[in-house]
Amino acid sequence: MDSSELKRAGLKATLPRLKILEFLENSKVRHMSAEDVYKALLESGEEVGLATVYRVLTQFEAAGLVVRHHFEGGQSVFEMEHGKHHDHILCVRCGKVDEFVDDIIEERQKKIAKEKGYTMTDHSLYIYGVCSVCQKAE
Amino acid sequence: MDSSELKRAGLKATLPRLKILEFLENSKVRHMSAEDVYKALLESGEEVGLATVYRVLTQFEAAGLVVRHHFEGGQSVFEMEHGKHHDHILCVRCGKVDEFVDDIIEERQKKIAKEKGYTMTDHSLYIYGVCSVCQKAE
DNA sequence: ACAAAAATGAGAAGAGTTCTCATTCTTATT
DNA sequence: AATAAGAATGAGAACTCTTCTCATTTTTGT
Ligand SMILES: [Mn+2]
Ligand SMILES: [Mn+2]
Ligand SMILES: [Zn+2]
Ligand SMILES: [Zn+2]
Repeated sequence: MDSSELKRAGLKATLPRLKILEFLENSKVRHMSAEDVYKALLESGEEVGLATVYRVLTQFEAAGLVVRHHFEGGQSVFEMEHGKHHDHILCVRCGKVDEFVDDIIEERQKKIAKEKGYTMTDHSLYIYGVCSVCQKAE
Repeated sequence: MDSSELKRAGLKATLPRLKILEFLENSKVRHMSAEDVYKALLESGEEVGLATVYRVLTQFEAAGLVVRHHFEGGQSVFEMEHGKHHDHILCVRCGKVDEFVDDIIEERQKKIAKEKGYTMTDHSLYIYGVCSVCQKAE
């Protein structure tokens, strides 16, 4: 277990935090709700309270280790931060999530904010649709 | 009270629906949560149950009379549909909401969806920032 | 006016998330 | 390695937003 990442983030290297961080790093699924993380840990025999999962994910977010998204449908979804900002396109049938970056959109957003007199702090863009697999399945 | 709009939407012209529709049409605030609508009606002496407000707004949405948005911060927000699609820029300090349309962004989104193999059904774009008033207020 | 069908509203219930606080763990210090 | 002080944990309560249930009321076609 590598606690340096937590230390660097100013967080004590507790067992729950290490388990959650390790899980997020090794999971092949990139976008997960708190509940997803909680259940996955349970299934792999790791006991971490749900409240702790929520708390730790929020701390990770504050520390810049993970990013939180608000996909349609209630739950917050988290993913490991990996430097490059990106937006998301989601399948409304199967829940698949793809990522993209579009510099033209990014630029336009800044322009719009400026035009409207805002200092932009953040933005969120989600495209919803039916993925190629689900289109065929129909 | 003009019940024709409801009839056209395939909804019976009930008193609660008329009151809610009239309120939405005459309100100077364009973006309101169910709770906002409920409270405003109460204050103007109109008795409509909160469950009914939620139900009716959802029906209005299905009928295309209103559009629902998911601004950051939990509650759904509704606004009267007025034909032109638009996106939103919000002040994180005072909650001000501005609207904008950007054809380049709209086009780019379609392009991205196509590239990723998706049939786009919808999209949501929110820009967050500090409005000019709040910037001065520091 | 009447009956049948639909809508309402009060409160219960549900989903997701945060809070409380007694217990346990971490870390710095002996 | 033992200790002490502070921080973190976790079980369950609580909270917020929203939907559901169902007895009662309203609407609408005849
Ligand atoms: Mn992502
Ligand atoms: Mn709007
Ligand atoms: Zn799909
Ligand atoms: Zn402002």
